[in-house]
Amino acid sequence: MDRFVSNFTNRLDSKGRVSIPAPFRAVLARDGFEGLYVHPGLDAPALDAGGNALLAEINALLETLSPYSEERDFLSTALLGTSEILKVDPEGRVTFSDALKAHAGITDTVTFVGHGHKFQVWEPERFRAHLDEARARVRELKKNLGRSGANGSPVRSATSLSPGASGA
Amino acid sequence: MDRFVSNFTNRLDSKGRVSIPAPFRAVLARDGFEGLYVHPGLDAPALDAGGNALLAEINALLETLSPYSEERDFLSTALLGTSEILKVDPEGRVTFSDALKAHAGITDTVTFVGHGHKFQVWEPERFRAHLDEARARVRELKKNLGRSGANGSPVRSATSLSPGASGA
DNA sequence: CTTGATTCCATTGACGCCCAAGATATCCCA
DNA sequence: TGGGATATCTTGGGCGTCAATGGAATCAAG
Repeated sequence: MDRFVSNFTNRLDSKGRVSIPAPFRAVLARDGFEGLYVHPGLDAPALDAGGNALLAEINALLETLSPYSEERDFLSTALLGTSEILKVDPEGRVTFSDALKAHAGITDTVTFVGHGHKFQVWEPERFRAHLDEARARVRELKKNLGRSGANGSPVRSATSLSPGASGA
Repeated sequence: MDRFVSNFTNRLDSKGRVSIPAPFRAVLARDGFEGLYVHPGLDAPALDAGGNALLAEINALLETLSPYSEERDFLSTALLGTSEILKVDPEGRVTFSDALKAHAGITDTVTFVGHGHKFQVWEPERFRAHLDEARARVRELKKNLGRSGANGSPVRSATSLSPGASGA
């Protein structure tokens, strides 16, 4: 597989090292990026991490803004300016900087969360809360999709989100 | 036969392994996906499982949202973040993670329920209850349909609720 | 020389893979 | 049509491999 999926929780050892989940390492290896590209989440207390795919997305996003524009400068500062390229040791472990750990509230345990082309790093407790909210929001979203489905096509989307036909 | 139909109940062994029903395995093999893609149902205490067909549906849904949008993040968190790609052993068995089992209330027995392009995994008792309610609702729906005329879509629901009868 | 960082090595436990057997349904043939 | 042989499927268990983790050793830099 070439996408980050699922979530894993690992512990930091006394030196602050933590193993990148093996499935994620496999994706990174396939991606061909040396090391791990990481930046603090823009709005969430989490870290965004990945390889070339993530970099490409960030660049694409910046490209959409005119050069020298204020927005682009801000975005560039927030994304590129705070990014770090972490080294991965032979066992597949990385060490997050204090700045990164502070941003995500990480202490001795972290949860890696797959997001397709990238993955996030959360403090486990915070992730649980975030997941609860995400589920609630998606349920809302699904309802709306189901309603608009009467016009003909979006019905498929609604289908994918409704486990049981009735939702009961 | 390229769709998941009917339902089967199997037992977990002492290692937590359970056989995917042979007919479902055949569909998966035809689908060409390595392993089994699984994610917790958003509303129901059940698991959604499948192969490329299910994955494609989820990806298509995500594609409709712009990167870095809040909606996409939530959707990605709820779907990709909680999905797992389970390995299927040579005998056609899988092992559900604790998180998945907890979500569906699975202990030592599971019921696989065909839903066309995907299938669900339920704790047998809960499925019975779900089926009862689904049937009741369909009866309700039929009455209203007969009265007010067709609005178009709910028919699908009826199909997915009669495992053995229709699709086979 | 001291301190921090990186690499190497060892342990533990989980997971995947192999082989085996019981049970059931299917098919063939008398 | 009945009986037996056969194939398939589910379930059970043993074993090897790999991943996560902890600690020691080596290297670099101040």
